[in-house]
Amino acid sequence: MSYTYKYPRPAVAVDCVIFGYDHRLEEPDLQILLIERKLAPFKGKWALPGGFVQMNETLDAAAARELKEEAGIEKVYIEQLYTFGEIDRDPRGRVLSVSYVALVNLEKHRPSAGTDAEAAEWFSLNKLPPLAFDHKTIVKTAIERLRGKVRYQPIGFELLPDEFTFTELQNMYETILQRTFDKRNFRKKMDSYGLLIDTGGMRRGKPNRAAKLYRFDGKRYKTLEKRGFLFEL
Amino acid sequence: MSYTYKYPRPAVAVDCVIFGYDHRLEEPDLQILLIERKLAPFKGKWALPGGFVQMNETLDAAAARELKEEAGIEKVYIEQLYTFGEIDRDPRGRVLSVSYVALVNLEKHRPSAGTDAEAAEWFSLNKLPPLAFDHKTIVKTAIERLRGKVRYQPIGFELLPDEFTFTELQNMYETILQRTFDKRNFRKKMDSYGLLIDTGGMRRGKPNRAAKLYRFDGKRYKTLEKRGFLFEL
DNA sequence: TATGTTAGTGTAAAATCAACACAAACAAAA
DNA sequence: TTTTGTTTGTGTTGATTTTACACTAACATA
Repeated sequence: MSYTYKYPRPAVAVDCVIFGYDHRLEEPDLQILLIERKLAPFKGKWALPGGFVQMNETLDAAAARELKEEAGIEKVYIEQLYTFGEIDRDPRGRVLSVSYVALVNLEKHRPSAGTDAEAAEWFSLNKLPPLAFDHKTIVKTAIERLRGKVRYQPIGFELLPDEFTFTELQNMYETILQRTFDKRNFRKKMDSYGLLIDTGGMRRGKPNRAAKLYRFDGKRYKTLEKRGFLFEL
Repeated sequence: MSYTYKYPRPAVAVDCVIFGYDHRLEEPDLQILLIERKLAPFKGKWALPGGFVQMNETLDAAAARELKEEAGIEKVYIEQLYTFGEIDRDPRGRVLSVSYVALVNLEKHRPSAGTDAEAAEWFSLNKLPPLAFDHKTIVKTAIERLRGKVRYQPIGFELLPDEFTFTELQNMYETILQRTFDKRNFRKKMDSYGLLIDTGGMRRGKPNRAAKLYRFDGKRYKTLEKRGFLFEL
């Protein structure tokens, strides 16, 4: 196979905005996993986990690999966000960034750890440090996407454990969307979709009434979706 | 500046799904501009207009350039769609495709023409020929995006001329969404947003009652949008 | 056994949506 | 000038959906 294109090429990186959520917190908030850069440029600054795309891996695979290598996270929800291509976004040269969004529950997937020599840390969305490159823009875009999408696709469940209470579910949405819902109306609407399975289990341990545990019925959602069903919050 | 990354790099192309719409047709439909390939691979097949990203242009600029060079179209609505990165999507080697969607009205922007040696042609969405590369996938993704987005963002107006009638507006939405609307309810809802300006002009010429001409109030939409207003069809 | 806290539940008023028909206006033809 | 054919433009009513709102049940701990 003769390489047809000998022009200079931009390098291509993938960068991941990993949203973490902990339903166990008193006042839960969205968090983002960042990595402290040990090398120039932006040495000492925080950046999104990411790296260059290899020739023998798809973009999705590259994102999954970076997620694992840099954040120690596997098998979570991940989707492509946007490709950033400003000419001078990387001082080392022309580098495109294909960005991804991942959603992880902080109970299931351990609170960071951070692999290799890199220091990884979770930051509250409203307490982000200054970021390297154009990563602030990427994060902003990611939040907008999350806020938009969570309302008409049931991706929010990815932020919760497999079994969760109604209150935990509602808190998650309130946290993301920055608004409150009426408890009864919220339950009524969720119930009406028939996408929650009562597991029979109860969330005990706190000195108050125990709460029923539910599970999201992903299979049922997929069949409904094909029939034109619209999830909407 | 020393180039830090010497690894082999994927090539990066931009490809444009250009949706065309002609409100003057009896039975309007969505169309897509395709270009017949004169060279291998996929010689003789139809493909999306596109080309490689240059080192000194942003992705958006590359898309705009291809739109102009290959389709003779300028100054239209365009937005990034998705980046396709399957390893073998191009038989010549590793090529990523950053895809874009453009919306053009076929009265304002002449019906193709086609520049250079390339043959450009508009195809009805439901009569597409076999496409080169993974362009069928790209087109499918583009349609889904258009159908999804048109319902909660007023981008449909980009497919119409500056001044249009209520019926033309309704037909456009019916064409895209593949459904009908009740005339009175449609007008009521549109009216309620206050985004249409009565230009005072009338669409005459046909042997029936003349129709009022309206203009979309983009400025007003932007201010409303900032206040949290949601367009929704 | 008492206390503090969260879980779980129904109803009524308001707002929105969906269905539906006819007169007014125009160009062309008679 | 009148008639004809076709599209524009407009309100109301019933059905559905959304919103607002308060109290008892259940649990762990003291």
